Amino acid sequence: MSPAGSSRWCPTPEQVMILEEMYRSGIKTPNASQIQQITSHLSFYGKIEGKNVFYWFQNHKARERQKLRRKLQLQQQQLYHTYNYPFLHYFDSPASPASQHLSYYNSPSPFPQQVGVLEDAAKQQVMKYTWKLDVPERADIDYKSMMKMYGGDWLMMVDLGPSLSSSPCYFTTTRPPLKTLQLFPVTASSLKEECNSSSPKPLSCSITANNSTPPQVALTLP
Amino acid sequence: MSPAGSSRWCPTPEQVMILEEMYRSGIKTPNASQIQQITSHLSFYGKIEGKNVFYWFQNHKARERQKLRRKLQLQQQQLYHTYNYPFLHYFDSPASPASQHLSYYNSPSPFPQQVGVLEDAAKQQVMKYTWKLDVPERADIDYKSMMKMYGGDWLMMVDLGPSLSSSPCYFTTTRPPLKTLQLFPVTASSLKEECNSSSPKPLSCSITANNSTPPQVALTLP
DNA sequence: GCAAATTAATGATTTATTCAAG
DNA sequence: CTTGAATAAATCATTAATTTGC
Repeated sequence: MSPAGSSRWCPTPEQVMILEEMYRSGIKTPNASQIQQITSHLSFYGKIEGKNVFYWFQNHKARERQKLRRKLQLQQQQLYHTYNYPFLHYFDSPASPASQHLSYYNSPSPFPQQVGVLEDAAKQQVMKYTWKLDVPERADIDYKSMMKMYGGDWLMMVDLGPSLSSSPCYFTTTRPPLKTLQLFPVTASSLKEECNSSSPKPLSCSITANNSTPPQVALTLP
Repeated sequence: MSPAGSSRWCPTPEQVMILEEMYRSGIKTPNASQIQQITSHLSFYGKIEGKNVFYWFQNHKARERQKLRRKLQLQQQQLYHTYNYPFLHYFDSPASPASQHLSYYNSPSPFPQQVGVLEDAAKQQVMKYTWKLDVPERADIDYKSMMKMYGGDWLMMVDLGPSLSSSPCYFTTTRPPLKTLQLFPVTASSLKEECNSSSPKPLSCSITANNSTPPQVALTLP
């Protein structure tokens, strides 16, 4: 399905270039604001969404760490060999191991040795979670939300459509009453059936409660 | 900050009881719909939000697995000992190790041995990510969104306010134009400053580009 | 040259680990 | 010490490079 819709993001060279430059310049775990801005900017060079940027930084950071680890392992190995066989591996050992941690990519940065200075900066205070909504009439629609409690209410970001042009973002603290969910009481089996379509022994879990007594949870076989 | 707003959810005994019962009854990784319904139901017994339910199931599943692993390790250890010292550990070995995987909690379920049957159900297809938005006038507001591409548009769930009463949920595919974000061009330093407030060497990253030439990324020290 | 077959990169999920509040 | 919340590591899965045989 190459035309008109791939299953995963395929970054353009420009996008990769800019992302790498930003990473090198110190942005390791961008917050939502940064992601949003980066996304709108990169959308100029091709189809891109916020999650792509988010994932890119996640993966890039992780894989830089990985490379670093492997490099250090290798060095230790070499150290071992050098120690045990001092006349071997004399010319092909890395020149300045400690100072070239992050100079992997080929773009000639004006600050080749400054990279990684901000590595262990204060950790981002982001919290993430997800869920999947099955609207009764429309199965298998899932949503990912990004919210924060703010002054007692949930705020939420709207990012409609993959930003092909420079994408505007909207916020709201009001509720456009478009659709309501089916509410309780709901049995555990009706909840469960979305989870396991081929459950060997379907149970029915009914929960009855009122304000004064502890809730009664009853499991029954239909 | 105990009165009028704790920093983390404190589940009531009823809530825990119901959650455990649901877990036992087969709900291991509820989707958004289930989470929403569970949340609205449990909000009857106290303050609770969707993310609490989400996290609870995540942690509970992980820690059950952990317990299981440790138990199995222990058993193997015991097997080893039994094999090497056959007369020790004779009476205190577990009665029926294979059949009581998940009967840890103390609530007397009518189906004590049926638990865990649905353990390796089809994996949820949820995708999660987060970002944090800093609205210019109001620092440190972060949002968590839950979205999915659906027919070319992002759908999004709105969950306003911790559901103290049975909470209605709203969906929208339209854009209420309430607030716009600051857009590009943005320097990397302005992006970065939210990330590291005490960066030792602030860089300025300016990106210039047009449609025909490759983008120019320039880092400069202010 | 050019596809089918393999391999390497890397985008996207899931699982495990760690942090920190109470 | 328990456990809610957050982060990092491991894993899966798809796409691009590349090799290979014709």
